[in-house]
Amino acid sequence: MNNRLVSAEAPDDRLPRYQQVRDDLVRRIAGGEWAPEQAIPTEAALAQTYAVSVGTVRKAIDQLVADGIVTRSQGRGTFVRRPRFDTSMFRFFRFKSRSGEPVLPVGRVLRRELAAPDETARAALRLAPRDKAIHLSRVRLVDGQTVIAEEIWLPREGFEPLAKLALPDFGDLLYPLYERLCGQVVATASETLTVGQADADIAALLRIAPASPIIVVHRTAFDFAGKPLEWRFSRGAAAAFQYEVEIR
Amino acid sequence: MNNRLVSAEAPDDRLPRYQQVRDDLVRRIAGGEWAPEQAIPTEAALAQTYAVSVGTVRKAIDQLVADGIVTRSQGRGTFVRRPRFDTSMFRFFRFKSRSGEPVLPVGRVLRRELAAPDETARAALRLAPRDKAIHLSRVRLVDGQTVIAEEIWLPREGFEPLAKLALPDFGDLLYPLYERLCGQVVATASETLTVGQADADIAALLRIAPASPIIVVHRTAFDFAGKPLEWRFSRGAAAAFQYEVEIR
DNA sequence: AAGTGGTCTAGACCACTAT
DNA sequence: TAGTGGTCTAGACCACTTG
Repeated sequence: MNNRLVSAEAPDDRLPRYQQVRDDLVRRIAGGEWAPEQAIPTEAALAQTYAVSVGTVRKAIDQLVADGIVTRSQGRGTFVRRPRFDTSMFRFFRFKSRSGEPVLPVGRVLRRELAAPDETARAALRLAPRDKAIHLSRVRLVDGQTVIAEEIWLPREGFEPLAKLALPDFGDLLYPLYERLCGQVVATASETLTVGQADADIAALLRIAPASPIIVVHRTAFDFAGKPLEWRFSRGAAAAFQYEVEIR
Repeated sequence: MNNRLVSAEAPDDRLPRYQQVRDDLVRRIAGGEWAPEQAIPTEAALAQTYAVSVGTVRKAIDQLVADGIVTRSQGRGTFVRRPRFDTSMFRFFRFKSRSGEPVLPVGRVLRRELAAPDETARAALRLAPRDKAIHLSRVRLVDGQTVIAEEIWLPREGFEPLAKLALPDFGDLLYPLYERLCGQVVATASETLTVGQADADIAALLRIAPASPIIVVHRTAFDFAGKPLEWRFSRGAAAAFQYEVEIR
């Protein structure tokens, strides 16, 4: 999974040149050589650096664009993309405020602990068998009403600053926080949707009838190099769920 | 929706050449000039036909590949892709036979009528206000047990042969039937997922408890030119539902 | 061996952005 | 005006498939 985002440590001579260039650019972006929103070198400069033609560099960058890693802007340059999927629950849920407009739910961390993750989370984060991890219990609110309940697991390594941060300071969006405080950039994520039934706790939290259907979203978030940074599962009322797909 | 698949009737001179070539190829494929699984002309031949360089043709074909309209095969040629999404419910549901392997459900048409579609179906098929349409009630079975119930609407125009076909002759897969009997090729589709509750009828059909959660999939299927060919909605037990997405 | 798509080059000119 | 990405060309050679 996410193989195309994993850069080869040893650039493979058997691969086409544009693939090697692409892989090296991914490696450099993952290594923080250019921060999100920053411009990478011009196509001409890269062509010289890698000793290939501009056309080959263009093909490499075409792939980075397709992968969502960079964006091009004619006349300005090519920029490392800052992914923003703290709003991505909107893919699945349609939340409206009382006044009717779509709205970004407020985030609130209720609890934080250092604990041993269950096997699913441990495997997703590729942790050693008895490693502990940071666990956050978080809710998302619209008009003060809980619409999503989330359980979030983070490896200790790389996320130490979060272990001390005051809970109210977590704010509404976590991924910008990861980047600002921990230097960890979420580049891609993989999600699995299933339908479950609300137990008593979740039903009370979401103010729905016990046993009514809920959507459960499991997400693993990765950095540019394909390393798992976060595992979470989110639960919301199925009544608010709607999802559209294009098939071809 | 599906704008990128709709070919301009008048090729726009302001567009890049590779876009014009792409649009014309879509138009010709939609017009049936090359059937699914057939090869389109070679890149060199197309370059001559359109009086552009091979590189420009390649860029046009790159887009058709990205759109899922053709596939390339090195050394063999470029072929019109035959979309196969009668299996696409597997995107959403995981059905296993009694023996445990994943299995393609059997299809059975229970009922057929010529009737006025409801407003949703009418709008999806872009029919005139009082047009009638072909309505099929269909179930999908695994080991003799109904796992999905489907209501399908088709425009009369283009699907006349289906109005007379004996119900058992519909077979398991409808889209190959549309192509064989009616010359209609489904190229893309757009689906919307929601969660509902089983009413008494559906609960009995699916053998689940009344009011238990069901997944409702609304689908509009389009031909290569972006014309809607079919509108359907499918209902299955939410317990069998699972869906994975990659985000970037 | 002939023909196909896949890679790569070295340039030209255009469209857009910044200054 | 200078510099960026966007389009386009005309070729070369490679890798793969088919007869």
